[in-house]
Amino acid sequence: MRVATWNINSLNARLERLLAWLETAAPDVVCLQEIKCATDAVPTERLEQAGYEVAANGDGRWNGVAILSKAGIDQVERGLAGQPEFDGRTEARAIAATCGPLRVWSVYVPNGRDVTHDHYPYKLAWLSALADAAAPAAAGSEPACVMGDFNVCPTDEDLWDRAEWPGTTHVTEAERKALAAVEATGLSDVFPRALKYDWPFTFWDYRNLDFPKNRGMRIDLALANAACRDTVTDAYVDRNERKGKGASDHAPLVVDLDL
DNA sequence: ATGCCGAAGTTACTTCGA
Repeated sequence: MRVATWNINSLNARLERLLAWLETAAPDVVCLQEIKCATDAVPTERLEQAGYEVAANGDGRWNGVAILSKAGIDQVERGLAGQPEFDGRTEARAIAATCGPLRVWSVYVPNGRDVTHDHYPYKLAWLSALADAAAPAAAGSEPACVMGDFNVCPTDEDLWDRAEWPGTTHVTEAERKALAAVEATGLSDVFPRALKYDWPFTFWDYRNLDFPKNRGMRIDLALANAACRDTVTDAYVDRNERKGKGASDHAPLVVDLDL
């Protein structure tokens, strides 16, 4: 089966592009982030016409995650047990479902904004809650995969300028440790092929010609438990989807599994 | 060529993203 994760940066603004990509890439399961609409504003009918069942956890203007599946969607769970709040609200940043043989999470980890901002400790707490929530499935014998926009560059190689960004998020030791703690539950980073250049970035800012200049980051990840990792036959970042007018600022990460 | 930011809520400007 083919699974994918894509920060779509508005599901409704990207719908035609998404439908075209579903047709050509033909994934069985797609984890979406930043759908930027309420659950009842998800274009469910169009997605169902394309052959997918849909489970969404929407928030309105920001955030929002969803799972599309041709392999069934059962045991849907919205949010994380013990998920921290921000500004007194539990944001729509996680959804899990069982899609045929695979337990899958679609997660949108908080940005952090700035190391001095309240959003930064929120990000670290959120990753800690994710580790706790995913731990049982991660350690289990059934295939499981936590996919999404982690908003952390696992290493300096995952950032285009390969330089220190003093005081900026995404590259701090604390964030990397929090990500490592998620992986320590029994999950491994499925490292994808790049379709061009030497590193599989998944995000390029809209500004400053970052995409043409390949100033990217690798922050969208697929973390697979052992039972899932053993079935991986290929993985790549579909950077072609970052091209052209009306692209998301993220490209899809595609993982093929012998499941 | 991949091209100088884009989406959404609200209504001309603000917030957010990483």
